[in-house]
Amino acid sequence: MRIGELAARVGVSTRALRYYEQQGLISARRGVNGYREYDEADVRLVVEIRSLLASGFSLEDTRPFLECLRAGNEAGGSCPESVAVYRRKLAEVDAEIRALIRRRAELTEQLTSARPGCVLSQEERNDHADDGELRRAGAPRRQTGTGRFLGGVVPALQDDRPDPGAA
Amino acid sequence: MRIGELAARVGVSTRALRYYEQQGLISARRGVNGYREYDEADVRLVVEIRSLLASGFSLEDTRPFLECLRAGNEAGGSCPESVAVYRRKLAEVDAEIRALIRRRAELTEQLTSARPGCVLSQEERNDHADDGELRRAGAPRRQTGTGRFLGGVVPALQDDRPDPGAA
DNA sequence: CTTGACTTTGACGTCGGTGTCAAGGGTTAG
DNA sequence: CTAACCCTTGACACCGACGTCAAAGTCAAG
Repeated sequence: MRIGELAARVGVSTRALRYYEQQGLISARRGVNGYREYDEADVRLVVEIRSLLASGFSLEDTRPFLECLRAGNEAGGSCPESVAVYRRKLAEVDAEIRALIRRRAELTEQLTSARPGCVLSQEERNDHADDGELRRAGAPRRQTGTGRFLGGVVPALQDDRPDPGAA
Repeated sequence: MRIGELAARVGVSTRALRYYEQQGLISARRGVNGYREYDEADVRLVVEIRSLLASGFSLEDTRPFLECLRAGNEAGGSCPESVAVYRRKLAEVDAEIRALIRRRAELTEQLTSARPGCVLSQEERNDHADDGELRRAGAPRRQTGTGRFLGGVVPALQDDRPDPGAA
């Protein structure tokens, strides 16, 4: 199929497809007229790209997933390089969440000091006490395993196990 | 004082100061030689800008705070327009947090399906069950007021009270 | 007078993932 | 043949908050 059909099938612009190729993420054979020619494997690759982008990954992040698919794997995330990207992204998301929670606390603090009276709505009033709620969320004691959510400093990649299968 | 001194005092580049002026956020008298002249009130304004930027506000968001200061208020956030910005930002931050928590859940899900074995670290393993932990965080019953954190759909600006003092 | 530090305006670059336009060539139905 | 699409490459626009460079003016010290 040509670029227009691929774009229509995946739901992406032709501009995006050419950009992906320019970034070295996908490639295309060329017909005698110079037109790009794609097959079903390319559909799979582009679907993978869009799926990962929708999950917040950058285009660069998708690279190991695509290589993983090209290597014959059914899932792009089943290779150790992909898992490493998953882990890094997870740590990034955790860091963002913590930063936002701190910002939220700042905001409510500013808001209450700006408004001496009781003006905050129920949701706004919740300042979750320095994300302490998150750490002890749903568990009377810490260290129950599933109740920690975000660790104090989010090690996430620095646990005792030697991380089997990293690049 | 001139632009270099103001920049040094607040800890900002002269480029930034000219940009703020270009955006209509601050203004400066001009000396006979065309140089910008600032006073202490300008220092206060720029400090306010930097403070708000550091809190995640956009430059445009700082406008009502600066007007509030120029109107003679001690705090830039004490005017109703500023409070409205606070509230909007708070709602945005809440939305971002919820989006990130959803993304986090997606990530751990992908990670576990990619890795059939037990590879997740303690922090990674926590999927906080569709942010249910957040809703009931720290409270045995809901409706206790301080325990809700993020509402289901974050109304935040649509409570029963008629919001006294909005623009 | 010269040097050097400061100032002015103006304009381009950054980053990511495209949208959009331009100018041209290919292909197909009528 | 022509209209109407499809395709090609190339290049500018965008967003936000500036960084950086250029060319030129100002001013104080030596």
